[in-house]
Amino acid sequence: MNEPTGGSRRRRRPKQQRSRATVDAIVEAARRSLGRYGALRTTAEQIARIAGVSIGTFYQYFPDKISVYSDLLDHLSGRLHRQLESVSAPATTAEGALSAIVSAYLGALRDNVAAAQQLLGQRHLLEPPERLQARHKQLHTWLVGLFDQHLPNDAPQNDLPAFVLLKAVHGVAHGATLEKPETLADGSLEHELLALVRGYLAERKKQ
Amino acid sequence: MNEPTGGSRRRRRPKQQRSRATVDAIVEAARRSLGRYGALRTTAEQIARIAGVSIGTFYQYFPDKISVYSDLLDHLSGRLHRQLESVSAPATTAEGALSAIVSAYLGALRDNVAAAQQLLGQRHLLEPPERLQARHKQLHTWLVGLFDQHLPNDAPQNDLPAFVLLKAVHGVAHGATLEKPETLADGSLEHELLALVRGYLAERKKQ
Amino acid sequence: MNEPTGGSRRRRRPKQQRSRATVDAIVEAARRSLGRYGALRTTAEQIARIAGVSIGTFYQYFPDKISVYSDLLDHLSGRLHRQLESVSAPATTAEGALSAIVSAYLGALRDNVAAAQQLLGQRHLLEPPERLQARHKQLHTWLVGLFDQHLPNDAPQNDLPAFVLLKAVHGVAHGATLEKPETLADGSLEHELLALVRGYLAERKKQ
Amino acid sequence: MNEPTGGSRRRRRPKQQRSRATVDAIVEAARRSLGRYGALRTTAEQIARIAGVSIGTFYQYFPDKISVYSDLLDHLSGRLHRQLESVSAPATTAEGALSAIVSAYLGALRDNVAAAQQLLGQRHLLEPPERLQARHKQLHTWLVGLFDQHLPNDAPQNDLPAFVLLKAVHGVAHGATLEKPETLADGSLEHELLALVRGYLAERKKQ
DNA sequence: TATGAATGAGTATTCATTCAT
DNA sequence: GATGAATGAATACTCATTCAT
Repeated sequence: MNEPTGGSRRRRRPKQQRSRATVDAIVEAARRSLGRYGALRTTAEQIARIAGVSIGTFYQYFPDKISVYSDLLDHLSGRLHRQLESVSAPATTAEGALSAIVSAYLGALRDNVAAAQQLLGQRHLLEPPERLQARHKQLHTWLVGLFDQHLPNDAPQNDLPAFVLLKAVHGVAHGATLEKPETLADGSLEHELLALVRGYLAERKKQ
Repeated sequence: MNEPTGGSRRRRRPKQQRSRATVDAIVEAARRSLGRYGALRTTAEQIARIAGVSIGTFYQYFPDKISVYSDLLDHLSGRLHRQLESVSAPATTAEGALSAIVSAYLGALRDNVAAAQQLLGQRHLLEPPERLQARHKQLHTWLVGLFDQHLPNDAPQNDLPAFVLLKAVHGVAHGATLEKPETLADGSLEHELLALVRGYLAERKKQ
Repeated sequence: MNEPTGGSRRRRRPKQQRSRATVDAIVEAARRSLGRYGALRTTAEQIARIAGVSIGTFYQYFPDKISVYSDLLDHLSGRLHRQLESVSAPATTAEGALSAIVSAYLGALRDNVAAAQQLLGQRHLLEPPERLQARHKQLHTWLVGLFDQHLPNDAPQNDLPAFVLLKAVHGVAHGATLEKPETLADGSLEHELLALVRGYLAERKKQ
Repeated sequence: MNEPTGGSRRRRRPKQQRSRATVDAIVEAARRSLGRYGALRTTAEQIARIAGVSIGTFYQYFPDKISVYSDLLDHLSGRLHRQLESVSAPATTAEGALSAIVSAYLGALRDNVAAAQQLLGQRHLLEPPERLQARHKQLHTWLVGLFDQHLPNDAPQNDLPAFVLLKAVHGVAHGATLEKPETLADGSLEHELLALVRGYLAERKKQ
């Protein structure tokens, strides 16, 4: 769950159970602080305090504040990715595949949007998060393939459609988490998103 | 264009022509700096330097750094809103109305998304931007009305659909501005967005 | 009333009625601001605003902020001095002379203690206010003379007694202005002060 | 000696021996700087430098510059109060009691008047120093009691006389510390002050 | 190892003063 | 002359990071 990443420069490699727990606590504290107070108000002290450790311990495990963000970003995207992976496998129809992926996406999102948005806002500071990039690309490629396979285009130009679909789902999911979280829980959002996806697919087939 | 807003707490009311221009320059500089360097890297000095004024002048017109962000947010949303207003008027078909609004939205967005995203990331610091909220609500209401009028529902429950459509367009537009800005210029994005909107509308009509 | 002083470095010499009024207004504004807000909160802008002039005008008449304080100090001490002068002349008994001077002193003090204290607090910044020094010395000398004349000492050492009397009256008067201003008005303070002075004098005569 | 006070808003509660010493050093440095350079010339940096700590350490223990003044004021008045308390106990004659208290007062004052005056000048900024007020009131009450007991008045109105005596001693002591510090050391000031007090007492007895 | 005291570069902010209009 | 916009050195204050205990 917290394997050392390329993006983060962890100072020491935790081997004992104790240390692993500390690292997790710090990353989790960063997530909460970012979500609650925003990036400008999130200080290293703040994170350490929420995590229940001293500032000294904080720097025993992370070389600097940014690297906690890197870890967090990786942590969040990893969670999402694992959910999506379980879908990628066998998909008879495009609708079925998209339906499954929308469902998985919403499931993975739940309580992490606030922190995720803050992280996105810090992208000026975060080193190019390779692994995250890779995952996005993977998902995108998968979507393009799906479109290529199911849309009757001669010269398929499905790069942009896949992008649009991704961002649309993204945007709706983020917005809902912030402004209509109840629709995430009662399934109504998922219902609408499927309509959005189905409609777009149908529209693309016409062309 | 820069009339004093509810959200901003201007320190001095500019009386001469000169100072009006100064205030505009500072807000514009804040927009650029936020877009280029991000919120954490944007200092008051930085903004003042880009605006070509001294730090003293900066604080002559703004009580603190945050208040420039308030002004900027209001400025940007005002610009967008004006574009959208010109559409709201006569709309024969739902498709026509939506097409016009998508087009207007993309037009207004062009070079402000970067700054806008940074601002959204600071929402913890910005006072509840009433005017912005009001504008969002207005647009949402307009969309609900459009759906109520054109969809054959007996008991119309179009609050969520309107929300979904708004956020989907929002998400796609933001994503594209950041990652595929060329599609904003060559019209291909608009084409896809219209397909998305049309498809969703068709799908909703079936229910 | 506002003749140019040694201590203050006035920038231009006011000749018209208009300018004289402006200078007075600024000095008076300084007095009020010092009394109300204290030295740390009294800015040049503040003084100018209270005086009802622009900051530009302020610096048209005074080379810097300190020089207003100099003028004010001189103004206040001048008022006190003029009161005392009218007494210095013929004094049959020591009691009579002291009684008159106490009375004059209290009369001059009334509403200026607050500002005066602030000024005293700025003595690190004010250049040695020669004229003020001179006045103090004059008063002190006069007191010493009074003691020499009326006390039956062979080798009169009345420097310290004069000092003590001066400071005692000073301290009581200041304290009363701040904490018991009503006793200044109803004469009860003067009554007590006279007792203090008389008692000290009697005590000194014994030695 | 430096227990947390009502007036001060300490930022961090010192836990180790080290930090306790640091706080003391900062308060002591503030005392020196106020006395030497005055309030306007005393900066946070200045205080930190004199204390031999970094500016960061300063703000680790005090939320802002003013709060050091609060602590200092409390510190000084506490010192004075402790001196006076040791006297209050057994007093055969009024003269004896007053003599003892004058002596104690002068002893406590020695090197703190300069700083104390600066602090008094800042009373606009300092929160109402309750504890200081309480101490003044206590001393005043004690004096009134002393007068009530020793003066042959039928309807004793000793509030003002006590006030006068307090302020007179105060004024003389302050003035001497600033202008004739040698008289504090050689005992001549104490001698004169006792004459002042004795004389006033005698004068009051006549009425 | 954990702690928290200490550091100081970096930012925010003020305010005396100048100068174009 | 009067005005107030502009200036920038000086000061207040923050927070990532180090290090003694």
